[in-house]
Amino acid sequence: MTIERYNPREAEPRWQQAWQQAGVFETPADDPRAPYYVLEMFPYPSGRIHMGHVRNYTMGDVVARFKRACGYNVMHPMGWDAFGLPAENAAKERDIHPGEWTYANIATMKAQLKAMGLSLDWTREFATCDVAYYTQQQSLFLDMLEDGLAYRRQSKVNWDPVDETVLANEQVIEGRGWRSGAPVETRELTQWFFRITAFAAELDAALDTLDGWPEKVRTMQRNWIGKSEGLHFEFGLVDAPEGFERLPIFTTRPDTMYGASFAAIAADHPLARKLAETNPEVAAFCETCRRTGTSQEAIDTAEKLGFDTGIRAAHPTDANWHLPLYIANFVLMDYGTGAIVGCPAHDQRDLDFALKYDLPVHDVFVPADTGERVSDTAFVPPKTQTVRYVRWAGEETVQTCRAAMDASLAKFEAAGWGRRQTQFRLRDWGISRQRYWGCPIPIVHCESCGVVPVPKADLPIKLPDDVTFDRPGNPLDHHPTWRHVACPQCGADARRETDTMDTFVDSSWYYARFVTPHETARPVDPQAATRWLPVTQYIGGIEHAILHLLYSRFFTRAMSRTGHMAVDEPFEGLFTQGMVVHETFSRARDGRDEWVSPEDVRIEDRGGERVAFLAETGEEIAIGSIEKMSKSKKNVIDPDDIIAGYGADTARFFMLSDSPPERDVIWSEAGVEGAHRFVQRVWRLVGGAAGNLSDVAPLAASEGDAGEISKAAHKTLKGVGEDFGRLGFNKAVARIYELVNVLAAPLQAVSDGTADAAMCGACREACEILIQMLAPMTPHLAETCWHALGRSDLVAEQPWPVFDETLVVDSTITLPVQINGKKRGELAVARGADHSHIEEAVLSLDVVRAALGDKPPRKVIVVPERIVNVVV
RNA sequence: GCCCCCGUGGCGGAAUUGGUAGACGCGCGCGACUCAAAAUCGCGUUCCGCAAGGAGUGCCGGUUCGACCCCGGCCGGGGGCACCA
Repeated sequence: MTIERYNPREAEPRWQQAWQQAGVFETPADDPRAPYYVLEMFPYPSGRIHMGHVRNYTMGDVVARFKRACGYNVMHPMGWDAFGLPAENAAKERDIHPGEWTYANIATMKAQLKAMGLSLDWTREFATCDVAYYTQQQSLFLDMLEDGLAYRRQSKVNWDPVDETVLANEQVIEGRGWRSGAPVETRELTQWFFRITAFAAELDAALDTLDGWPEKVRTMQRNWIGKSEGLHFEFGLVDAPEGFERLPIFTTRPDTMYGASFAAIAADHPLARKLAETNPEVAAFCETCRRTGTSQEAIDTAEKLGFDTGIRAAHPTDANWHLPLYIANFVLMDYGTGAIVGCPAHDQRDLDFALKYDLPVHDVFVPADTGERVSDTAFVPPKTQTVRYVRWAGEETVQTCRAAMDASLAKFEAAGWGRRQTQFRLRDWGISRQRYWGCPIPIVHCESCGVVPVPKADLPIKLPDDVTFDRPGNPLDHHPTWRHVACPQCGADARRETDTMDTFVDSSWYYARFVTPHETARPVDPQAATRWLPVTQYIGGIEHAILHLLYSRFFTRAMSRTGHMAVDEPFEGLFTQGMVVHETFSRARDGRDEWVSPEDVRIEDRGGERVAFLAETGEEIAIGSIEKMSKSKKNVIDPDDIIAGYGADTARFFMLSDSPPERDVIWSEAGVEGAHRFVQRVWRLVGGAAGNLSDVAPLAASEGDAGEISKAAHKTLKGVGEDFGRLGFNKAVARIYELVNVLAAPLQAVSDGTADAAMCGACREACEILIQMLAPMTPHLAETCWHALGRSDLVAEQPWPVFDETLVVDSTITLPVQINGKKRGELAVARGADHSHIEEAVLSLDVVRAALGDKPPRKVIVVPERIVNVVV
């Protein structure tokens, strides 16, 4: 019997409509089943979806469909992270309003997502630029302000003096503005901050409870929060200006205090500012430091520079021991007290500085074995390693740094030279942005009343639509009327805050809003939010490991503290998926390399080597490195082309095959074709046999050929269920391939009418299992096959099948036999055979006898149901 | 510069987390079907070697009966670094 090819173009829209009509993916509020909240990081509406989105949303969809089948009340919403810089860039470049551009992109991308057949509850959709959403965000801001979690202070920004604009770090290229090319300056502005440091200790400690997160993400967050125990002390300053006689310092290495050779303060330290007032040289130096920019990377990689203030710092242990006091460009005002003590022997940065300024290097400890002294590489062993302390708070001793740090702290405290202190590296979160396309900060500045919060009754503060981008700077600032407003307190003329919020604020609570997306009276319904949160499984890119996830953890706490819900953590399970990358192609053009889109490239095989040609002209071009898909390198594959050509199921299946989901995946046309062949193969086999199976009752067999089929099906079912639970999609795919290989011949026999009743029953059951396992990954194909088997209901509504325990265990197992750790033979034994029986059988094997000769074995290691190793 | 991760055949990857390295897929080779091609099906495919056998998980060293897996040191690639999202 021949069968028509599976036609996804016809089948996919049909099933998508069927699901929608049945409302299978909508989450009822009053459902008694256990809730399961699956969420993928919502996209920025950049224009079109890319393969990274396809991968991310396919993974989430498999989880959602699988958990739904497992009996959970699944919530799987989608929305748009819609504020941000690109919309303003589009406005400038193409004279289109940011809102218009954004909503047009959303429409396009929504249609693309719909074509993927995702099991999303679209009734919950919103965009963060919707007035309804940012109104509630303004309300949250006011609550946080009232609670002391929002405040204003001075802080630095990158300033482009030519464009007269604040620049984002990514807009600063090698110290210059990306458009103007002018050297970037830093400016101090009064800006709004969220007091995330109020939760520093809690955010750190609670990491231990996040069992459902990858260890690497927890480690990154722990390092970012940077909790450290150390010594707080003060230097007495000699020849310092009045009021600066004491200099507070925090050091994490009290054990190295006797190796100090200088002290240094940040260019923004109050003392440095004081000195700059009267000393032009100091002022000039501080200005140089500020030009480095605001990014940590720029500060760390800049040449270490210092300026000797002439002031001397008296060591706390000995008032006569004076250290020079420098202003240094690598000291940060934001961390600790903005001042450090330098110990060159045991810190590379301090050593570089000491060598540059000819300062002494005192070894505090030396390697316990060699006793080697420091020359041009600082000696920084792990704190758990034992070393010989030669110059510290006690006798010469061999001990770990950890022990010496504890002992030093105790000694300093006892002597009254300082005290123990816990310090965090985490800084407060600056949220002010001098931009138009963001959530307005609901504040009014009044001459007489000062900073006045907008009363909640006056919300929302809407963005004005009539803005222009032909002038530099923030359009809200030079809008003719928007900023002028009466003071909510005294009624006098006042002006609005024109800064908008960092877009990270928008994405810090959207997961909570999805629970009750249409609430108008408040950000979230506290009871519903508390019931649905935390998100059961959150899926997104590893690039968000620190900022987005940490800000969300802070927001959950802030919202709980201000009474919006009672939730500790936003995301119970976290999965970070890898990127979709593609090879790049380029050709030389006018002496420069020009990127070529893969669509214009033809690949040929030349003696086993891949060679690329420009399809149109036949010109040979270069195959470049494999990189993250980006428009600038033209290595982008449009998902629409794949879906139009092969169907959504093929695209989905390919995204789940082969590469482990946490790792990057390389896009290749060959891989897509492989996935598509599989889709067709399943249809050919199941669809072909369906006619002879539609009247057969599914029945597992335990004996004979039919038994082999049922065993394979149930073993696969067990494995795939475990794989889906762990998001191990590539392994599930491999298992299903194996099962299909096993089913191929029997299904052909059913098709040919040569299969007996037992075989037909087993095949019918195996097909149903196969279809249900495929359903989360290739849902349209699954429905088509299901229907062909004579079922009139939807796979999407079927409960997950249960495997039969007796079919998944084998009665005999094959043990590999090693001699000295190398596999030399095999031994078939009954499951549960006892140790001595196995040992006896192994020793009588020919290979073992030959290896032993006439000597007895030194040792025989039997690992039950695993392996046997004979040591000779 | 700092923090985190990754490295296995021609390619994507698997290995029950210290127990048979290379499952499954792609590619390639051979064969079947076909007038022919496509599609499909079957067999083979880590490397060296005719073979017996030997080598082998980025490199060097260590622990162990046994190491892709644990430890130390290097090399290469990626992510993040607080205003890209």
